[in-house]
Amino acid sequence: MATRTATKPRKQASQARSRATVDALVEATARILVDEGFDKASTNRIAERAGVSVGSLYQYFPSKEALVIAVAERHNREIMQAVGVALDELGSLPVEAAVRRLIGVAIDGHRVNPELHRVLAEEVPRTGDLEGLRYVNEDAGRRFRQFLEEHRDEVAVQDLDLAAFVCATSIESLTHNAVLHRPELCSDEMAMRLIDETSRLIVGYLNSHSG
Amino acid sequence: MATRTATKPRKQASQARSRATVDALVEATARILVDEGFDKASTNRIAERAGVSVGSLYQYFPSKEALVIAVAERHNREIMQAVGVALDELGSLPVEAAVRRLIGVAIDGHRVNPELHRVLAEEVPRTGDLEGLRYVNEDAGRRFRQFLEEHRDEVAVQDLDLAAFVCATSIESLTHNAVLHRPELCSDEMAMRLIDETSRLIVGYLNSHSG
Amino acid sequence: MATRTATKPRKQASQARSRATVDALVEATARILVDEGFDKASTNRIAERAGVSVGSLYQYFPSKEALVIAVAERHNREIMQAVGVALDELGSLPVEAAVRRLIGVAIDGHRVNPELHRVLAEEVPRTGDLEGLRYVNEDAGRRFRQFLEEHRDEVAVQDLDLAAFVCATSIESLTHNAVLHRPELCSDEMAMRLIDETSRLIVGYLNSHSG
Amino acid sequence: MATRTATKPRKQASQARSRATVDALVEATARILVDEGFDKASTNRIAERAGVSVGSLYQYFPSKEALVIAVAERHNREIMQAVGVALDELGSLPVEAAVRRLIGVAIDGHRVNPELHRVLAEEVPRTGDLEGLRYVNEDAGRRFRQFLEEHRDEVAVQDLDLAAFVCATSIESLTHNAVLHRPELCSDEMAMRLIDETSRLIVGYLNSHSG
DNA sequence: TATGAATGAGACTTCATTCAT
DNA sequence: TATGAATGAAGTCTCATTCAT
Repeated sequence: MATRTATKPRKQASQARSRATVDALVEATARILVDEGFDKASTNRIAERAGVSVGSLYQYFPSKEALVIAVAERHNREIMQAVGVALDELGSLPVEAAVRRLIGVAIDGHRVNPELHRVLAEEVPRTGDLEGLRYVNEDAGRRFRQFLEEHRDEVAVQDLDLAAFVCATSIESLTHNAVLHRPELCSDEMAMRLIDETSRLIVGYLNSHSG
Repeated sequence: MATRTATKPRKQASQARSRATVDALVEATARILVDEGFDKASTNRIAERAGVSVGSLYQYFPSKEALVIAVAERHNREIMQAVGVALDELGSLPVEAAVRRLIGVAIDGHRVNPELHRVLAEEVPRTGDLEGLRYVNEDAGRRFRQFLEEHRDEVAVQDLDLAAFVCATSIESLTHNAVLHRPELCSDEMAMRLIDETSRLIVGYLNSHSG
Repeated sequence: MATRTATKPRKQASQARSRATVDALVEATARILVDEGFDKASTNRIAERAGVSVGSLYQYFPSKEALVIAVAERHNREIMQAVGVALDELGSLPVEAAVRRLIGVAIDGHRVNPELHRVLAEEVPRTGDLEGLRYVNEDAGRRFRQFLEEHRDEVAVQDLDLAAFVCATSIESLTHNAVLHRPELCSDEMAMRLIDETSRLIVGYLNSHSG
Repeated sequence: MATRTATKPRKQASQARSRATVDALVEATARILVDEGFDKASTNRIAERAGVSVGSLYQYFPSKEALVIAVAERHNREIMQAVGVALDELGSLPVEAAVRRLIGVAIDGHRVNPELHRVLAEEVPRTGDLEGLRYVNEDAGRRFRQFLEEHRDEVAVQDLDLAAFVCATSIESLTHNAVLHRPELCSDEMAMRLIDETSRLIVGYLNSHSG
């Protein structure tokens, strides 16, 4: 694992005061990322914006990276909160409905905090301790993979792994790009059409004969 | 537009000597990006590796960003060189063949210098003057959009803009992720299957009735 | 004397509880000095290791220096405890025996806690309040000076002050360097030879005619 | 060798300007060590006192430690310059004269820059990269060891290694303590007596029968 | 009295950029 | 024009010490 700076929170912050400080720090980091960009997110600036001293920052986070990771994790949690139920119900739906649901989930997920999502996805360099930062979607991807398995005889594709990769990647990229770079696709009407199109794309694929 | 550092090469470098220096600098930057990552790409290091003084570096590039942009542009040119002809022939092909061709182009493009592509995509922070750094694909996207127009009656989709977005985005993300993060999909055999799947995905979509 | 942080324990620690805390702190400091070095001996770390809060630490010791001084004093006391009797008997011995005894005392003293001795001697910077930190030997030196006085007619030297300085300094440095930097001189056999040599050195000197 | 910060100068400083900067930095470090102590020798302060920017400091020295080492080496060179000839002539002298010469050398060496010597010996913690910092005397010690070998039949001692250790250590500690902590011993007259005493100590020892 | 969260000066170091030669 | 020495703002992080609870 090589010597790399630790990235896990330093204390459990059991007491109320600590908890507040930790929250303020994570919140300040998120805000700065969104308002001023990754470059400006220095530890001093973060502490300042959190209304806390740098010392306190380092009491709870061993490095700047740790803070960004905490922000990403909080963001993921928020997405899951917004979308978890819909994801849980996936299994009980017929294929087409499930696909639509999945697309809806992807869009909703991206809408939780699009600007933060963008910074996390595009500004934060995947370097050092931040190397592992990936979209949350992995979870959704896994679930869809499992869904395919359970519905194997309702779809025409053979290689479920490959199919899951194709579907998950497409859905993710389409919603991601639509939300972040095609604001015109985000009116309610266009969103509906985007869902239609994407769902046609995916369902068509799943039903196509592989040979 | 605020005051931002210039990012265009400072002079035309008409003379052979200058040209050589500029090339050496761009090459050195690319090499360092690939070999050691964006973090280690300091201007001093770049100049050193180019066998040139920092002073000279700033004679030709007004900032570090300008260098990275030059690298990205050179990378794009190289991709276009490798792939341009195939793209030019798009119009003359029937839909399915054109789609396969496009996918092939995308894969070949990513293979020109995958590691540089990765660094450019993941390590370089999209900040300040580097904000605009985007994948080349825009060009390919445009061409495909045009292709659809020309073959409008061979496809079932209605909204060509939307369709082009869906296709281009999907193809790009699938090849990008495959090449960069799924090495197992890059064996010759798997690559072939990836092409098959992607092409089924796209062709199926283009042929599907919108309602 | 300028304003310098106080370095004496803050209270008498009369109560058993306090006493225990103070002891725990001094012990923790000594342990950390030995196990991890002066650099790692931060007050927070010391308090933690003592199972006490930093706040409590500052209740009993006004500064970090005060703690280190307390450790040094405790170390000195321990040395004296181990060696005091031997020192007390000095006066009743004939010169050569007294010298050998003194050398033995020096070696034993250094052996009480050689690693702590080393850290105190080499790692602790003699700065600020720690400026005065010196070897214990001053006491031994004084006693030897007194011994010479009492045995003035058994020795050939004239200037007793000078002679005491020469003897004490030599004995101290020889044992110090042997114990700390010449582990090969510390086997039982070599230790014996070291004592022999040192004693020849000193006795020879004391018996030599000054002119 | 573990990962430790480099401690060797970063550039050769071939050009005159560089040379001047390097000298200024070493000189400033020495001055600060003497005037304000090791604690105050921060890189910023050193740079400031050298009339140079921190950046320049780090252009030539990779760390604070490297600077202190450079100072120590310069100090050693200066001592050697002051004392080298006298040391070279050691071999050609009879034992007693050689010993006196050696003591003289030790005193002169300590007088080159006593205050710097003191700081180097007492304030600088032997930690991390500074661990290896030792008195110059090793060289003198080696030479004396060799001298004993060449004059083996003029001395009564058997174990030359042990004898060299005893002599070198005693001479070093006596002069060191006299010069640094016994100013009263440094008047010309007392210095002479110190030399007499020390020389009686050493010569007596070398001539004493080991059994 | 004990706790431990909070403080903040200050240490070290890097690196894009400038400028005298 | 080329060089490379010099700059210094800014960033990360530590730790002795204080103070509200």
